[in-house]
Amino acid sequence: MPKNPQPPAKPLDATDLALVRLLEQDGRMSNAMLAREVGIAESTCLVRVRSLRERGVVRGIHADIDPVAVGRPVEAMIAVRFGGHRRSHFEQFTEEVPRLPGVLGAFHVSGAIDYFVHVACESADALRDFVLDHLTNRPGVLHAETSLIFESLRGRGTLAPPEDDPEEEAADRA
Amino acid sequence: MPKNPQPPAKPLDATDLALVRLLEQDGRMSNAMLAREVGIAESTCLVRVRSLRERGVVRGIHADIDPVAVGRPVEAMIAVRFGGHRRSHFEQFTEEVPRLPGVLGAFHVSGAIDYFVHVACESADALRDFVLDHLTNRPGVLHAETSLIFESLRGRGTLAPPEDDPEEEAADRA
DNA sequence: CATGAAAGTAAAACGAC
DNA sequence: GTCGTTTTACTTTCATG
Repeated sequence: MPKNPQPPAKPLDATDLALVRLLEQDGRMSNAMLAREVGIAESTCLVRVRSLRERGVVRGIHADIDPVAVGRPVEAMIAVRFGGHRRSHFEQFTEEVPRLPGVLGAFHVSGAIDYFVHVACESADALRDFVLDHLTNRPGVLHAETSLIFESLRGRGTLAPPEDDPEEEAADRA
Repeated sequence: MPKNPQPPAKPLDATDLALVRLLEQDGRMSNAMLAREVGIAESTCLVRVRSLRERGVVRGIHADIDPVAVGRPVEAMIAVRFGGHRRSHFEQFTEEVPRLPGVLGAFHVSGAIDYFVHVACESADALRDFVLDHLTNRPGVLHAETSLIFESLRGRGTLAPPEDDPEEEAADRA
């Protein structure tokens, strides 16, 4: 599994961006269809997609699961505030929080709040236990404020507009 | 594209849960390997996975893209507060926010905050413009508080523990 | 780096149970 | 619902430009 946070950070060309956009929209699209869509040979497409994964541009491909369907109908966003702000506390939390049960995402942020934790639980009780056991009851944590999620929406991702390549813009002006 | 929010909400059996867990971990795992892993025929596996998608248990399969690599290095979580709380404002926002450029997710929540918006922007300037153009300058919005994201972590998803099926527990005790 | 062709695999449909 | 088989399609490697 590539953990590269893109060390050289090579800029992607238009083809790479097109592949990224397609995979972001449908991560199970076949290599053959990807190749057809972006207009390159299948073998070339395979190499490019593999490179995108190795470079860490594509960090992974995951099914988006409805939490309700798998018995975790209670979703919440929990704002966590630390006291003291010792580096070790953040580091430990950063390491452990993704592995806590039901955690969908966690965000280390600037400002009054230190962490947002997005979680899906089996019940309101389970949510309370999660907060008490894993957040409030943790060295360094001052406060955890839980917001129940009424509705969770997926955005269109990092590449909403099809592409901003010069040719297309030229065509638009014509 | 199936939009079913699981109308009958049939409970998933252990095989379905295993498939969900595997696809959540690796959405590109081949049908053949899925079948092998969960111990069913490939043709059966195909039917079950298709059913999971049709029932909306699997809402989609998407590549997880590093925003930095595609030119959106500034990530933020924006807490949005509405005034008046007119239903129409929420409905319009709910409809439009997933389509705004760079939006990765949005969460309608209970409490002092009404919405959390997770966004990836090209720059700090672009983030400011996003907030001003699409959030602050929107009918009904009272306030938007932006937290820069230092680090974004993916959780293990809805099904962290492998499975809690009786056989496995029995095996563990042996 | 990109390609086409060849060899190996996998997906999808089907009939049977 | 599940399965084994067959047909169709795809992935992947490799030699070449």
